[in-house]
Amino acid sequence: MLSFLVLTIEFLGVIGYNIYMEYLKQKNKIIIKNLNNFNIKHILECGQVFRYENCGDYYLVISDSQIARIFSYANETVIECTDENYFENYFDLKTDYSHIKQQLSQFEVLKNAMEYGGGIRILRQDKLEMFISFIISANNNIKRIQNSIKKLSEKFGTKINSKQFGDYYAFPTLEQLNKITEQDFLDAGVGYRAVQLVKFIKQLNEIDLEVFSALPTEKAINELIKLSGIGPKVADCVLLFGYYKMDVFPVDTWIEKIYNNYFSQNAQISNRTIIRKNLTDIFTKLSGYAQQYLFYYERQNKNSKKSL
DNA sequence: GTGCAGGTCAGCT
DNA sequence: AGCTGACCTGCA
Repeated sequence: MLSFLVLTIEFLGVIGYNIYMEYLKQKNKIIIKNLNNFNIKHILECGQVFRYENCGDYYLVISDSQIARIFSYANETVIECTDENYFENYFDLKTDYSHIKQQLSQFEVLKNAMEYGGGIRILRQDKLEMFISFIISANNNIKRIQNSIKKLSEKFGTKINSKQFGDYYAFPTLEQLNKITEQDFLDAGVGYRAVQLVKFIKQLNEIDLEVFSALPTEKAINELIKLSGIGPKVADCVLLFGYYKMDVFPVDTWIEKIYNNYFSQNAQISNRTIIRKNLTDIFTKLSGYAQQYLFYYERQNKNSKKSL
C-alpha cells in the first residue's frame, strides 16, 4: 500500500518521497515532514561538521561548493539550497534511522543519549574537506577550528555568486590547497598544524582518495596514519564522516571521559587504543552512530556527572 | 596569569 | 610496542 503510494508519486514526477523519512524534494528545496529522526541542531552540533552557522531564524550550512539554509518549524523542517540532490545525499535522507535506533536500543547505556539527541544523522561530507578539517581539529577547540576553516575557504576557495544566497566561498579544491603556504596556514590560525597540512597536501598528490573506500576499515586506518597530521583519532573521523564507515569509534577527550564514567568497571583507562577496541567490540557495525549520540549528549551536558 | 581544547609526533625505555 | 612531554593559539 505504502510502496504503491511511493511509486505513484514518483511516477507523477511531482515530488521525491521516501518511506522512511517522509520528505518532499522540490527544486532548490527539501521539506522534511517527519521530524522523528531529523533535528538540525542535533545534526550540526554533534561534532561532525564545522562549516555551519546559527543565524537565529535558520542554520546556514556550506559543504564543498554548495550552500543551504535550514528553517525549523513545529511540524516540518525546510531546507532551501543550491542543489536539492546534493543535500538529499548530504543529510543521508535515504537511510532509515528508526531502524538504526531500534537496533541500538538494546544498549541501556545509550538510552538517555539517544533520547536527548534523537534527531542526529551522520552527514555524508566531502572527503578532502574532512581530511583538512580534522587535521586542524587536533588538540584544538571548536570555535578556533571553525574560524580557521572559514578563513581558508574565503581566502583560497572559489567565490560563488548565487542569486538566492549571495556570495559565498567553496572549500578549496586540491589544486587550490596546493598553493597554500605554511605562512598562509599560520595566518589562518592553525598554529603548529600548518607544517602537517602542507606535508599532507603534498602527500595527497601521490594518492587517489578513493582507494580508502574499498579497503577494510583496519587496513584503511593503517594506511591513513602514515600520512602527515593523521593519527588514529583523525583517521576514524575521516572514515566516519568522509567515507561513511560506521564500524569506527573516534576516541577523543570526551569519549575517554565517557568511557571511564559509564563503561569502565575498573580504574581509569587513558590508553585510547584499548578504549576504542572495547567500544567497537560492543557496538560493532553501529559504532559510528553510538559515538555521535554519546558525544553530543556528553558535550551538551558537560557539567553533569554520571547522568547516562 | 594559568589551563584547556574532538591529538600527533618524536624520543624514550 | 607502549609511554611521555612538547606543541600554536585564542578564550574562559
